[in-house]
Amino acid sequence: MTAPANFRTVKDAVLRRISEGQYAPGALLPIETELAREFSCARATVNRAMRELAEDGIIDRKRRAGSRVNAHPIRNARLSVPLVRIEVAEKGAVYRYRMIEREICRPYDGLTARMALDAKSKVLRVACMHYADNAPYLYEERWINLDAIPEAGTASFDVTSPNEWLVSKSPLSDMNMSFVAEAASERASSFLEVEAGTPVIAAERQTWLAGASITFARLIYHPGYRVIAHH
Amino acid sequence: MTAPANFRTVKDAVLRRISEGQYAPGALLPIETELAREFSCARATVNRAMRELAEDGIIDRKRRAGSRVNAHPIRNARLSVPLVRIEVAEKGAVYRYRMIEREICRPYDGLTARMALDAKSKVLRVACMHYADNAPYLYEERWINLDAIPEAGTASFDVTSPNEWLVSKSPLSDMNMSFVAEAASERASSFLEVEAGTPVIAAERQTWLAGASITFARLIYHPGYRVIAHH
DNA sequence: CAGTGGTCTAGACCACACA
DNA sequence: GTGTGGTCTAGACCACTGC
Repeated sequence: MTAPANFRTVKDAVLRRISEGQYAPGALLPIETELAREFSCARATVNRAMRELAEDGIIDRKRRAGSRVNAHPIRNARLSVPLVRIEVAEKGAVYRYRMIEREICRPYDGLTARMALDAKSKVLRVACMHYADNAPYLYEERWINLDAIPEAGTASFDVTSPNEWLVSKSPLSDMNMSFVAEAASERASSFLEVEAGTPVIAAERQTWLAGASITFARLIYHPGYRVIAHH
Repeated sequence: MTAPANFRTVKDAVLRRISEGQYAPGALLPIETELAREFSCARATVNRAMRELAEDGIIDRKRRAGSRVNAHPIRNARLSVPLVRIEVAEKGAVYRYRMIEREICRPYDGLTARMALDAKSKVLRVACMHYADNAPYLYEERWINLDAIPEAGTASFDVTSPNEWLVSKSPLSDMNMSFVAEAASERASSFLEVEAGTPVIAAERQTWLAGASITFARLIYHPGYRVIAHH
């Protein structure tokens, strides 16, 4: 403890005390100035340590009320969501992309509600495949809101996947994402080269920009694909 | 811009410039002191803004080399992993837990490698069910390393689920987690009250404390369960 | 009202990576 | 060497909230 106390020292020390039971779940932690005195450092240093603990879901902080050890540790795992091309490359495989279908059409029934579209809106539907070492990796079906991104209507998506095109167009956007298990449809299974009905993971991703829904995608992964979360 | 510039102002401004293309993917951003001058704030303020952008995966920072807009935006989504009891309660349903089976045994073949156990180690195997409003929610099969947590050998797990018991025992631990789609086994499907072979999501969670493997769990969710990530 | 965390400042020194 | 980010400090003021 005689070593110079940086924010990581403080964070680790508090973590250790929590894991050893010295600070029990639900317990009130010392206030920042007290910890600063104990560790002989500035309050800002303690503040950063505690802020990170709060971000990690370990403690809960409230003004006036102080910091408490989270009684129900909601673990915040991280899910990294790279471009499929990068994801495949990171596995050391050769990536290949193939456009299957592209059409401008009206949104189907459920889509208008999901993407908050008019029934009169036009959307671009793109179906495509991603391969890793020539093995089917992912079948993608995507709808793009042409009211929000009219330029998409003229992009061919022959060479560049809609996802890559979209991130280059608007690199930042809100996203929500969910995963569900389902039986592979006739269509998806034929592209993934598996038997229809095989259990697969379907990822649904919806992207928003400034409150407007940009795109909705269903990604059907090849059986055996793992979604991996860290932390 | 005459408003007092706090770190959020700076962060949002840089975000806006990235999304508007003023700072293109791969481009070098101004150095901290320059941004501090532009926004009339301290460098520490800029630093916090930029640090958060880096944590969010938006930019990439290197000493001496400066900060660059990430060319391949790896979106970091967050996955909140609460206790099943809390997860069910948050959905407004009544939670119920039922212990099914509990035995002390030797690790099966794959488990020794996965948990880095001796073949002579003893593990506690617990099978249990979680219900939401009396509907099957999750079938759990778990192995606990008794060399690491010998007290688990005397816990009954009749009332408290192994997960809750473990987090109260050691609230902090490293975890890794993955999700895969599979056909429900005869056993899992009978507890989940679905037809065998139904596609389900299986979550595999492994927990480590100080380098030692504490527990490994396979959580088989009821069909239709969604893993939801935010960001 | 008073105590807690939230943030900003101005300055300083250090670590690292590239020239 | 030199320029960049990484961090710490001591002090200050503010915002929220429970008493």
